[in-house]
Parts: sequence; structure tokens; C-alpha cells
Amino acid sequence: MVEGAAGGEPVSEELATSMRTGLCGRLGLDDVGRRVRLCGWVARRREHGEHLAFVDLRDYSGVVQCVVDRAVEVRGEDVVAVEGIVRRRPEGTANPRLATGEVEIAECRIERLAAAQTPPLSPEDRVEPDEALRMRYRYLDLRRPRLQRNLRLRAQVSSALRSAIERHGFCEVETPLLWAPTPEGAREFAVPSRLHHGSFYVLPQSPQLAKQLLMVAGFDRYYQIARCLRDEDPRADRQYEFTQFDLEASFVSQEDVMAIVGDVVRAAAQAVLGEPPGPIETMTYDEAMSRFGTDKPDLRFGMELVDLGPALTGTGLRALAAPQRRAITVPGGGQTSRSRLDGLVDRARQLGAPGLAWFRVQAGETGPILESPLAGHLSDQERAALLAATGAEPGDLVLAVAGEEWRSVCTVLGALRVDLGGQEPGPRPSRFVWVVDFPMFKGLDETGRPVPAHHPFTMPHPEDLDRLATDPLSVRAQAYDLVLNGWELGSGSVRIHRPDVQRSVFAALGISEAEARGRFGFLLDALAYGAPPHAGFAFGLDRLVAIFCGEENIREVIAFPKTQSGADLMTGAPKPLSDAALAELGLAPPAR
RNA sequence: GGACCUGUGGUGCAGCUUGGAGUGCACGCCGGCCUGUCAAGCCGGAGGUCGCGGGUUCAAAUCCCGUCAGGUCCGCCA
Repeated sequence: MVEGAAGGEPVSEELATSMRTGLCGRLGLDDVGRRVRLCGWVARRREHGEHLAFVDLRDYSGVVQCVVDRAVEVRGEDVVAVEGIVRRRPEGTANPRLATGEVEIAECRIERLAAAQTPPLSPEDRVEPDEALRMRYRYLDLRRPRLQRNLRLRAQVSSALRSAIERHGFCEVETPLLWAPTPEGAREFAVPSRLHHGSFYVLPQSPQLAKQLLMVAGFDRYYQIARCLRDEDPRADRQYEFTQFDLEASFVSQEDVMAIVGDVVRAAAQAVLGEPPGPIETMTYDEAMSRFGTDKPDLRFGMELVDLGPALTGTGLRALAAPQRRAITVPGGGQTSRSRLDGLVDRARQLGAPGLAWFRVQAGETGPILESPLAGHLSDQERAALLAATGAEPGDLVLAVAGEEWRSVCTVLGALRVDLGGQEPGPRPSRFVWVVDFPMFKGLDETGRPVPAHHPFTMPHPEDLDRLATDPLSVRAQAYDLVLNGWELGSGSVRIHRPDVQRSVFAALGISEAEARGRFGFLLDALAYGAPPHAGFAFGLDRLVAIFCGEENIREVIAFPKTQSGADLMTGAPKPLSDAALAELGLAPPAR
């Protein structure tokens, strides 16, 4: 018996049913002499002369070899039932690379339960099929060990998370998928109403407001493994629909939530990786930006940003004369080719930088030499100061960016750091980090209104509350992100639980009383009936599992993902609706 | 909305720079041989709209333009 994936009651290891006595991959010497009946797919067939053939039978647990007569007509991916005797393989024919390699099934009677066409991609292939083909035949792709492993590991993570969060007294509550439009932030998927032509539900970008209402309702601690939907262009780490592990608690501080989330995430890591990661460190948003050029720092490698301001004060080099100038050092990058450097300059421009200065550091007779078209515009003192500030050694590459704005200069270098970093060999253990003290607002829009960095229900830092109207950009939010290896796993915040504070935040955002009522009236009403102080968090399950699986794309941990253009290559979605179906929804047929 | 990469028998690739007969490799498939293989082996065979459309040229998988699909990224993702 083994522990069930749910960590609860043990389940039978054999999964015996009326059709089979057990699983292929579990057979061993202990079973020798048993008469077994097995079901599965034909993984491979090897023929040897007039009568002998071997058929490898596969189910999810593994493969076992069956000895059959050549006349048996089964081929790859047929579904068969095999009845026979488990026997030890003849001397010298055991296969140590196979878990069941000591035994084989003899005296086989094979029944074909379903014939298979030759598949366009096979789990037995040794090459990685084209992505489009994989998605079109996803049910075949899912037969492959990689995706079997990923999805089963995902189930283990979910299960471990549920167990851990329930130990903290959290109660699972489901919230609606058909929600009301609350325009703000991510674009929403709309669902037309059949009974109310011209009106729409939207699919929730997150259960944010619903879970706050559950706090008002007195549930105290809520969680949900919630599907979220955002109509924004997919990426390697984003799909239209994705899964959040979502939680909210009453009468808690930011630190309480961080402790709980840290505990459940570590429990999940323990469950699938065998050992919990080290303690999760904490860093402020300002520190993350200035050291790593991002609010989601990858701490698995160095290459931190350094400030070149003092080193180059009053420089005559125009490319680095702007108020903000920072640099990273790429260890061993001194041999980077000119074309590769041109590519980095293009990348910096694409990221919004006016340019990128590079310096290949070479060993000279009297010390390191900076090799760069720009080096001649620096004085001896400036060259020495640049080397001292970056700590660059001969053989390294220094990349520097200058600009008006601290944040954008850092962001460009942060992206280059990730592009170039972490290529040193050797193991790189995962590094969780909390990023705290986010600014309440990202900046100002064209009309001078502050742009919220989080959703508008985030509680400002109490010390900064009185600057909301006068100096909004200096206001910190009680918001916190959890970051793993450079991926933003999730974010959370202390919520506003008082209507007067909520009104002043809306006012700072330039949202009028009437507009706020129109969009969030139900929330304002609820806050008026006694809302407990509450705070919460949500993190992307797809991303967490992808990292645990060593995958770089969340499609690899989603059973039926969509392409970057939002298509489902298997079902053909999205598809047109008939004119009749459109009419029933009160929608006009598209112009043809 | 934009940038870049990819598209060649069922599958994965090479061929494209420098135009010259659908040429090649591996897997799979079909047939034959083979009684201990396990990525079986050996022999033979079938299988092609070089994504699609247009252009240049005596001649296009190859060069040019457009377009479609997949991917990576920018914008976007409160």
C-alpha cells in the first residue's frame, strides 16, 4: 500500500478492477508464479522469427514485457488486455534499465480492446514533437512520461496545499464564475446574457471582491483553488485561464499572512521535492529594484546592479551623462562578439533605453583596459572609478545604461541581467523571496492621475495615509509579492475595511463617488455593515508547479492549454456561433 | 499593435548562405528473414502541394513581397 496522492487514506497500489489484477509497472520477483491480467497500451513490439515476439505493455505505472506468439496481431498504441503467468526471465536476459526487468509475462492470451491508428506522435518517440502537433493531439501528448509526471506532480502540490492550509483553519468556499463587470486592470472575458439582451456577465480575473465579502460574512479564513480568466495576450508564464491558490483571512496583519503563505508553499515543496526550501527572505521593493532592476528578483545568481553616479560625476561621455546611470558586470563576458553586443543594444532599446554602453574588460600591461567605442571619451580617473565601482575583472563585460528615471534605468539592466545571468554551471537551489513595501501608485497617467500599482482595495501604509491626497507617489501600500527564481508567484495585500478610507483611495485615484458606486457599490455597501480588518494573498499554481517540474512554460503543467494567439488547436476554439445562437443571445451576426 | 525565430514524406532534422532533376539522414509505417530481444538486428518497399499566394529568373525548397500557423519577446497583464 502507498500513501494516496491526497495524503489521506492509503489507496491500493495495484488498482485492481474487474478487468485487471493490477498495474504493469509494479510487477517484480515477488509476483513470480502469479496468474495476472493486465490492461494497457502496446508500447513496442519486437519480433524474433516464426513464433517468438515481445510486446511491451504500458500503463501509467510503467512497462512490462509480454512473451507472445508472432501470430498475435497487435501494434503500437493498441489497447489490450493480457492474461498470463509472471515468470522470472531466463538467465542473462533481465533488463536492469526496466523496473520490471527481472520478470516477464508468459503464456499470454492477448485480447485487443481497441485498435489504434499509427499516431502522429508517440509516447515512445525520442524526439520532441512540434508544439502545434502536440497541442492538436494533446491526448497523445499527455501519454508521454513528461506530461504524466508534470500533471501528477501538480495534483500532489494541490493536495499538499489543501492539507496545509486546512491545518491553519481555512475553509474552502467556491465563488462565481459569472460575475459582474468591474472595469479596471486586466481585460475581462464577457459572457452575453440570454435573458437580458445587451447585458453581460464577465469571467472573474480573480475572486478578489468575492473573498472580501466572505470576510464581511464572518468566514474568518477562506481559501480556494480558483480558476481566473484574463483576456490579455498569453506568454510563456501566462494563459487566458490559469489557476490561483487564493486565500483571505480576518484579524490578521501582513506578517500573519506572509507566515501562513510561507508555510503552505514550503509544505508543497516538501511534498514534491522531498525537502523544504530554506527560510524565505524579505526585501523591500526599493531594494529589489535598485539591486536587481525588477520587482521579481532571481536570487540564484549575482550580477547585481551598481550605481555609477559617483564614479562618473560630470563625465564628458554623453552616453552616460544622464542623472541616473547604472551598470551590471557579466562575469566572463569579455569575449562577447560584436554582433552579440549589437543584439544586446537592440534589446536595451526595445526595453525603452536610449542606448546601452558596453565595456569589454581586457588585461593590459599596467592593469585592466576597457575595450569599447566609448572608452576614449572617459578620463583615466573615470575608467578607474568605473572598474572600482563594478568590481569588473579582466575577461568580464560591463553593461551600463543612463537615463532620466531611476526605475526605467534599473528595469532595462534588470532584464539584461536575467537574459545573461545564471549561466554558470552547477546546481542552483530555488530561492523564494518576499518583496514588500510596494508603492501605492506606479506613477501618473497622461492626465496626471496616479496609476494604482495594485487593485484599489489595497490598504495604504498607516504612516503614509495622510499623504494620499497631497503626495500620492510617496505612499507605500501594505502589499507584498512572493517571488521564486525570478517568477512572480503571487501577490497579496492588507485590504481596506473602512468605507471612509476606501473613499479617500478612490478619490486619490480620481474615481468619483458616483463612479465608485456604479462599479463597486456592493462592496461599499458591505463595508458599511461591519467589515473585519482582513488581508490575503493569491499565487499562481501553474507557475509554482512549472518551477517544481523544471519547466519554463506553464503549458507543460496544463492539460489542455491554448496557443499564444488564444487558440485551442484540438477543439478549434474559438469558433463562430450560428446566426440562430447569436440571435438568442441578442447579438448581431458579424459583418461578412 | 510591433520585433525576431521556425514551417521540407506520418515524425524529427539536414539542404537555403552561393538558384540548376524532390537530393540526404534518423525514427515510424508496409513486406520478407530471424527463438531472447528490450531504442532488437538484417534485407526490401511505399510515402512529398518543400505552410499558402504572388513576383524575379531560362530555371525557385533556396532570392524578393505578401499572407497563414506555431514559438520567444515588447506593448498589455488593477
